[in-house]
Amino acid sequence: MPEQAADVSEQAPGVDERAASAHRQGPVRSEAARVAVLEATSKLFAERGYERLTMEGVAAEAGVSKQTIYRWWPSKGALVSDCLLQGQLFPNRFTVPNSGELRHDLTAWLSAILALLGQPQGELLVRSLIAASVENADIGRRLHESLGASRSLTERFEIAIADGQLAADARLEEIGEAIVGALLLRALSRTESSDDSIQRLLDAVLGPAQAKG
Amino acid sequence: MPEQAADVSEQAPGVDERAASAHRQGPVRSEAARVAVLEATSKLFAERGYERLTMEGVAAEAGVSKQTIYRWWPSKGALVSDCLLQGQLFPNRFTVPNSGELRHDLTAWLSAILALLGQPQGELLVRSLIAASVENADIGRRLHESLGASRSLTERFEIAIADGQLAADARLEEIGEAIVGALLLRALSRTESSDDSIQRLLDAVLGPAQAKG
Amino acid sequence: MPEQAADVSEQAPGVDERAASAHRQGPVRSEAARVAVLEATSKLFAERGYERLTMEGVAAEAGVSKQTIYRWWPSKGALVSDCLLQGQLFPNRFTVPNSGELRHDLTAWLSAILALLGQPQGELLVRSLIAASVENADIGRRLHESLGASRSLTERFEIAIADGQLAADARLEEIGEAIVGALLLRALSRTESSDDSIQRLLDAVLGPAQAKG
Amino acid sequence: MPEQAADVSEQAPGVDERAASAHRQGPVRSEAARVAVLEATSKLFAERGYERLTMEGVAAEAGVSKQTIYRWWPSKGALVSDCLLQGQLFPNRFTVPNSGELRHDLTAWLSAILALLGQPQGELLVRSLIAASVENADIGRRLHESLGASRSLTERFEIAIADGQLAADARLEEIGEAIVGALLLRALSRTESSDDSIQRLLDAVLGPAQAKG
DNA sequence: AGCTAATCGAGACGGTACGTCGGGTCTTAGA
DNA sequence: TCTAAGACCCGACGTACCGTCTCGATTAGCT
Repeated sequence: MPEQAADVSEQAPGVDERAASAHRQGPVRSEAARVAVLEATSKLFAERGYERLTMEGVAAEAGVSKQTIYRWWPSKGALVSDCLLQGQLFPNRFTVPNSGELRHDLTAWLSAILALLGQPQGELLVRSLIAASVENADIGRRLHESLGASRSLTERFEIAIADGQLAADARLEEIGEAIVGALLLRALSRTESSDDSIQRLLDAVLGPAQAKG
Repeated sequence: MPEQAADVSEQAPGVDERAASAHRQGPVRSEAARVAVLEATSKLFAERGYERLTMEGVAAEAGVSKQTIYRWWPSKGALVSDCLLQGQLFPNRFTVPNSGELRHDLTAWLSAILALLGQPQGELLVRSLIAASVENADIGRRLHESLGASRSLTERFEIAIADGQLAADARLEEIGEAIVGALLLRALSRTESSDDSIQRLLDAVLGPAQAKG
Repeated sequence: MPEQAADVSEQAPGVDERAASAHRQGPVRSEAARVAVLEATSKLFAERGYERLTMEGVAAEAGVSKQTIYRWWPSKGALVSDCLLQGQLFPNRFTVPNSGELRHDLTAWLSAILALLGQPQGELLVRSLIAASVENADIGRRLHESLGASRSLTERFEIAIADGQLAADARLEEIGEAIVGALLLRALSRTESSDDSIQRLLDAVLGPAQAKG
Repeated sequence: MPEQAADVSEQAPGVDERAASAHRQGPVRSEAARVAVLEATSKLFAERGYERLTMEGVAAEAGVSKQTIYRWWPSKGALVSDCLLQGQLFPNRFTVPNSGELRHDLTAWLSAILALLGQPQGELLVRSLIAASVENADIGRRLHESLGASRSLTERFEIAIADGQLAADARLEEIGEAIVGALLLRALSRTESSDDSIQRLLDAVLGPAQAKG
């Protein structure tokens, strides 16, 4: 991935740094190996979750030696984090639609997330991401950015303010955190989120649904 | 877990079941061992977190054999979960004060939680609980109960409704989840919660602070 | 091997020490595992030699976990040494025959040793023992005892002195060392020992063959 | 080893072969690199012994790439063997002095060898050479030549025969082998050779010291 | 001067084995 | 019958070297 490497300032481990580095003798990092490792990680993460993902499994799946993994990623957390950054584990950001009606859009957005959480491997994925966040600060930060404080969500809120559907002084970031945080809490406690409970959650953070008939 | 566990519906693993059981031959479960295990677990959990807590460490610290632990608790997760239930890891419920002013009381309550999160070992503790929740559904459920959906919080909300400080149709449970979920998300991403951000969070779920001035 | 353990003073690692130890709770070392490990070691040593013998191979062959090996033997050298002591690698002592004629007996004895050295796996065995001796002092000592300074050889010399076939002040131990050392040197340099060269070696240490015709 | 090695019968790997080669384009083997590798090998061999000598260590110490080593020497054994041949590891041959009295000269010669064996790093050196001989036939052969069957020793014996100090039919080569072999055997078993034991060894192979008083 | 071919350093690569750690099960002896 | 002690199998960890390979830079003879 030569092209986008340059414009990303905070590079995760495992990201190609050739462009930035001065000329150096010798062979260059094998792109094939890098990609194979990331793909193997994604695959095994999806299959087994974070805890049961093993470096040896990744190495075997990728057809790569363990040492090659450890050469570029210092730990399992860093590897998974890098995978996440590349959008290989998790849709990089769920885009919030814009139909003109905020509440409707948020419901659609949450439904998409819940559709993921609803399937067994989706729940595993999310819980695994949480586990990974616990071990690795980077992953946590990215999870936060991908969901709670995502640009997509904030932008939708800004439109809503312009529309008058949201108060001008609404706490955009905190509303996002509250919604996503509640979902995470439910994921942790294996509490299912029914459609009703989603509506109630939106009631809580947006105020009660108005003019419902 | 021994045979008499089956007929006891609500008991967590590790809870002393002597009272419930009928007459039986042989020595009875050693209370000293049970307590020693729980205390050792608390201590080591606080020191090292969930991941780096080892059953061997617990056994050694408690002066107990590993088998004695496994006889009564089926797994590490169950042991930690039990500890949590006993309130040995985590203040069982942060009681929400009642001064008459809801927002003030929630601020105080959140401050208490944040005081815990602020110290380094408090953060470790919370993240470890999250990690434990990932592995063990019971722990997740209890974490949920202790915090988001805690009786203490709900009761305080009910008082607020009676007082007129909260709308009668407010989504009590969801408000709690939203608040705690947001904190959890921040804990995962190592984002500090300033006093300001707490206020903004309360703004988001309770509506903006009224008549401030 | 309970019976002979008691009378061996200098116990090697891996030797059963139950008799000597005080009463202790808990399970006792698994005899089956011990034997399986030693047999696997012998087999693999014979097949692959010392250098290419691996602990993982031994564990797999013995159907034992690596940890069980490391629990009882601190290193590969110690394990092989123990095997040697048990006579599992190498006939514990080549007994020197006694036909009345010393030179004839020594020739027979050397022939037996050379027969072993002559076959490819015999050479490997001996060179591997040498390699093992380099790494592990115990093995060296036992190799020395089994061959150069072996009781069997010394006893045969003593008979020869009584018979008048050897001078009363002959340096028994050194003669043994000289013979075995010469063989060793040849093994190291891959020099074959012809029958002739054996005779010349005996000439060198016993004096020239008398009255040959 | 490059292609022109085939036509050179006696050359060891790593020996400079420029003179023998035909016209060829491109740069020629770097003498500096060759010398640096050999010196690094000597140094590390002395410090750590054969087993713990690593090619990577040699490359680093010599300031040379691994490939440069492997280009010229096919294996660790070959490299060490070459070092030995150059007399960099081991005095190429301990010359046997000639004072007119054979036994006296051999004692002096053995003392020199024992002086080396007596010091800890000398023992390591010898044991390492033995280990290297096990792995590499060339090294074994050279060890044999340098010591047991050394020209210097045989020549001294021939003088002794001329002097009448040794029987005309004495087995010169075997006597050398016996002496040196006994020393090796002792080195392997970590048995110290006292002055006395040296004399007894000479008694064994030369016949008892005559007219000692 | 340019071309060609082999050198050199650096070091990435797939492997194998190391020795350690921890999980959860099983066995024994004593209370 | 329960307990403490701890041996057992299993699987994963992260490290060390192996010997091969691939680069870019350099160098020396040949055209």
